[in-house]
Amino acid sequence: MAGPTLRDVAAEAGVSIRTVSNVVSDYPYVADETRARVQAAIDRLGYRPNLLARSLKQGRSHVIALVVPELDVPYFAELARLIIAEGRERGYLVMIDHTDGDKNLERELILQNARPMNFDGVILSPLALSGADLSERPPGAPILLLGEKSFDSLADHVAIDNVAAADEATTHLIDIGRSRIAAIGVQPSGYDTAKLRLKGFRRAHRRAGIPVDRSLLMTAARFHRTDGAEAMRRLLARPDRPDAVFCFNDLLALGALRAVLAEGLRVPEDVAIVGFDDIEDGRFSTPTLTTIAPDKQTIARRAIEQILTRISKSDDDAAPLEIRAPFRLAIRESTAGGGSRRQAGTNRRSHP
Amino acid sequence: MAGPTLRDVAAEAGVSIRTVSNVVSDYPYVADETRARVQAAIDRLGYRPNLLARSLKQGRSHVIALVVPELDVPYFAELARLIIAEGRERGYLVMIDHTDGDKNLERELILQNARPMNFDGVILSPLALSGADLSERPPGAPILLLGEKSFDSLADHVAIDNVAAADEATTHLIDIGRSRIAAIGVQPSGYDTAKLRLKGFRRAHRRAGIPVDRSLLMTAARFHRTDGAEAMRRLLARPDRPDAVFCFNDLLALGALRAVLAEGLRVPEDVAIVGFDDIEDGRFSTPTLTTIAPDKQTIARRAIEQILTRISKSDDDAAPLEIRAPFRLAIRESTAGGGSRRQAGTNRRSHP
DNA sequence: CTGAAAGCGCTTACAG
DNA sequence: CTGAAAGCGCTTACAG
Repeated sequence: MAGPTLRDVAAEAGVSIRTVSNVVSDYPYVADETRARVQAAIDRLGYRPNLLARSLKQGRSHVIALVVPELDVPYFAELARLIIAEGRERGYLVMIDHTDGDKNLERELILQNARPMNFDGVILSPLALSGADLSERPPGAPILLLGEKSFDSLADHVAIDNVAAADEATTHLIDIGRSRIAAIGVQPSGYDTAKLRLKGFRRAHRRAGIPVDRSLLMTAARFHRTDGAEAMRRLLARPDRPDAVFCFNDLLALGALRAVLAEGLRVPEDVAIVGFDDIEDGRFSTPTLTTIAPDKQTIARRAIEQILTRISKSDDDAAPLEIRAPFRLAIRESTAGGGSRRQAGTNRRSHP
Repeated sequence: MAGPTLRDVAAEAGVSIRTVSNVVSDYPYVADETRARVQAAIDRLGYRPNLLARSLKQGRSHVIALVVPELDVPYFAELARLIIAEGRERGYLVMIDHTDGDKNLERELILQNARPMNFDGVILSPLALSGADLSERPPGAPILLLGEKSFDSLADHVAIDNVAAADEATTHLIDIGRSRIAAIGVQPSGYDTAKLRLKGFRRAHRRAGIPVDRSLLMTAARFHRTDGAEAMRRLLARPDRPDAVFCFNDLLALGALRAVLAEGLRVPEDVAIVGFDDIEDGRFSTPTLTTIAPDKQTIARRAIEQILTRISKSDDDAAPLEIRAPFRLAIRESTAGGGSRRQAGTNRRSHP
């Protein structure tokens, strides 16, 4: 069960454990002859270092935790993959946990994960974490938040400009001539991301001089396809149905798309649809989905970089960083009236 | 940075660290008065145990590693979520890594993850691991394989009966009157899962007395939507195009679906499509996707149960277990000719 | 019911 | 360039 230890290798090679440790950790000042003898002993015994012991001694686990609402929501799965890859490049492993959209569990995980040395840091995509929850958190591993939140200056933070993105998405719908635009994904409370996207939606209307019809603002219990389909069905049941809809994420949009087509209507001719997240599904739906594409690669890289900086400097005092990642509007068939059905071409417009 | 230790709490409460440890780990024989005093000290100091130290001492990390080819492939994301949940119920955390479809990386991760005490166990969804690779693996944490593999009796194994499932999917296509059935996802070598699904495909044809047209067996570089779309386009370009296609996973099927619709053809009228995996996307595509639905919940539960058994018994000698999980055919619009477009109803047939 | 002590397997000043 | 030793923070026989 338990493999050979440093002590065993030292005995085998006839040196002290210090010397074996030096060889294992590539300490430069080891005589070639000694190194060779130790290496031979390591190979003979099949020694591999016990990382737990190393971590305990170093006070660092080389593990960061990633907590997301739902791992099987494509946006989070894609992000998780990128974060794992970025972590690996820097010698870090990623432990993943999910809250299932449960606010209490989120709070619990955050408090619990703060155990010193269990994780060196925590990257959290918060669902409804409040500033109060966060300040209650005992000191421990640094935490970094992804996406929006309603409080400032309590933790490092990486996100795109949600207001600007929602504005751009809505403006695009206005630009192609739509004027009765619905929004799906409005939240009654909490969920700062939804609030900001609604804000951008309103701002675009205001700039264009188009009033927002409040009855077209649809709430969604969650951000899944089924919620989008349900909201869309309610919209389509109205006599004055909308000619476009901005969905606060791609899953809602794909559900809405399904509902429109099931009703025998056409997208984008009857109803144009824009989503948010640029998940892969939207590039292969029929029609393909116009969406806001956050630069996930940058989000993942900056998140890992920043939390590792925080970990290595252990400068808990340094002011929390607000990091903005870029995004762009990916225009596809669900809003591109003129385009041929044959090609799933994507028109892109860069954004800082 | 470093929080209070057992020693600090002991000093604060005026007891030995043994007693504090007893309180923390809910050792029953502690005097109520003592327990209260210790608990008060714990609360006052904000003590939380260092899990690394506990793990080192106990020789168990309470962490299992999950290695999948790609975390953002919906099937793996869904499975990962279930495995995390099952692990959590049993006090285990899950570290996730992915190989990006790189066989060398897969081999590396498997060898590397074998470090004693880093993980208590490894659950691997192998891409192309050979029996030789596995036996080369140094002794360490037990390993459990998900999905198919070409070798026997080297590790515990959880999977559905792929031959039977592919047979059932193909038979369904034959039952609805199709006779020129293509297969997408055939692999030139390795990838045992694809081999078994092809075997089931052939078996269904044989039973029905329908010859398999070898030119309809399409390979796929990977199992993504784009590969399915590409294969389908090649099939549609032929004068004798197929009237049905069995895709070896849902992503291939969704890509194929997109290609058929883009060509102006109808599904299922012109081409019926069956997928494999029952990912959520297929329940919301238009038309919805008929597919083989493996019981992922059972796969996750049995995998966790078995690897924890292996870990706790440390009976490396016990013969590897072959565990079969159930599946069923979920019949949806992509093969249900008569159904109304309005309802995404799912017809289910249970299977052991 | 509780204390004093050993030890999990490593790293790292401190000497030499 | 290498050795002897302390200690990371815990758990757990061994005593009492």
